[in-house]
Amino acid sequence: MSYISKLDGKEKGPIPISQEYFKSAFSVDNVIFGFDGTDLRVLLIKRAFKPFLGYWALTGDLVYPHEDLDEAVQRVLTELTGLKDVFMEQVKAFGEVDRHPEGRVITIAYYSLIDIRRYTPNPDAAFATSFKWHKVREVKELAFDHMKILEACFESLKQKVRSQPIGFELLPDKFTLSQLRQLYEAILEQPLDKRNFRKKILSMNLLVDLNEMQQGVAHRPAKLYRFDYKKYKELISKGFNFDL
Amino acid sequence: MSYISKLDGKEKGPIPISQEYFKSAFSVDNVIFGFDGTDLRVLLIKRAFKPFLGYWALTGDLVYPHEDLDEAVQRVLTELTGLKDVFMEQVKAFGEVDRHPEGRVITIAYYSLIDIRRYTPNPDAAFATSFKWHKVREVKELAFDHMKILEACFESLKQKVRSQPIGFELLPDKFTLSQLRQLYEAILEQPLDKRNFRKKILSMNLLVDLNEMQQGVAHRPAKLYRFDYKKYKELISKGFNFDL
DNA sequence: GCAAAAGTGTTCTCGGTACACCCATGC
DNA sequence: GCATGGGTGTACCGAGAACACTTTTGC
Repeated sequence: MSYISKLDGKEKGPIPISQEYFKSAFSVDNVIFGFDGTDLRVLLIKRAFKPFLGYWALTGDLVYPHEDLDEAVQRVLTELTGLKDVFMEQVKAFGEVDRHPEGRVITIAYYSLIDIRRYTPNPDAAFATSFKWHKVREVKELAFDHMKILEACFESLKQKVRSQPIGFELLPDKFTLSQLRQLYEAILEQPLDKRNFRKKILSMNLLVDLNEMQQGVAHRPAKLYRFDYKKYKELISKGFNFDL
Repeated sequence: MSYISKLDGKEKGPIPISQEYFKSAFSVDNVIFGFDGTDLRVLLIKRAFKPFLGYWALTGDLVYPHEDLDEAVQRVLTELTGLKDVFMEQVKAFGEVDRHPEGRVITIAYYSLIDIRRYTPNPDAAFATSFKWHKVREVKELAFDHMKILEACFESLKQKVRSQPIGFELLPDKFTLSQLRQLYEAILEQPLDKRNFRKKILSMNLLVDLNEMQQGVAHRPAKLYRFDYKKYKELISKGFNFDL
């Protein structure tokens, strides 16, 4: 319990906080998920520097001294994609002593959900040689312990998407029920019955029928819906639980 | 994305990691839960030092430079209670810039579950003037942002206890079904039907009937059970899901 | 007209919930 | 013998799962 005595040690005499405690740093890493209509994808950067030069890695950065954790994640994301006010969720801290070859760096892992069509890569980003949306299940090797982080975030997303209406963050504002179902199938990695899925999601009364149709598809066009966030907030305040 | 360029900046010339990044530290805080047979309780310490002198606080410490996060939590817990191999679960990082008045300290919050009867306070612990098991719902004001941490951990426990058999960590090895039900009622903060609870928990076939009886109670004595961890591991490998 | 995906109802099963009385013990 | 909590069974209801055919469009 030396934390307390060292940080607050005035009563016990001048015991300065050991310098050693500050040869360490903390970072955030963010798993950026997108959905291409068929597969769940993750945005990775190819590292332009050592260590792990040429490896694919998650986006992340050290946390600035006067910056909250969420702010740091948002900053990195905006720098990379230009997007603001993106959905993000903190998942877990990774703090193994040797996880970073150059020093003690504890990282706080987040994931973000973005509409893949809104993403435009930032040509000024100099820290990587390239970006790419990888299919989540095809990612094999990543820099640092990023593979572990990716797995933890994917698992967390799988859980969360059943009990919170966060999947919509991955879709355009207007979407069809088939797109929504395919999204859930991709995240949950299991097929879902078309009729049962429609029945269940519509019975929540959280989708607004926009009276618009899909255009230019070589089959019967589908109705377009949007998710009613306002109504969702009303319902949860009355004890409603989203559940799929 | 200066993290990468600064930490790995050799290609870009000698850009040392700014000293500022290391005027910060990380700690762990641990919400220690126990169950007294009726109420869920949390072990708090009364601070013997500034800041927040005299305030109740969670147990915690700075993380040593060559220590993993889980190790730090275990170390603090063992120092305080003498217990080893205690169940613990990481919940969330708290990193607001001003959460600690003396510097930038990011803390990783954990909770632990212990059998309250096995707890014996460590008389050598000098960092606090006293310890006490507080009823979770009666805790009002804590040092730092510990109230927020307690709430997040309690919420996390509530969720987790339904889908993982972790409640047993709070009970003695041998317990009655009523004790188990009262534990769930305390954590979930709702009454549970006696018959339905028994039916459901017994139908999982995870409790071993020890053919022993409660002793010395002024009513019909109850059967004693223990939880079969070995069988649980077998079942989950076959796709079983604990659910209460 | 053919390929491709949209849209639509019913049946069955199983798990959740509600509910009341007798039993064994200590004092 | 009385107070206290232990232990037991059934009936009802609603949600989830399984399942096949017609419709609308582009080419």
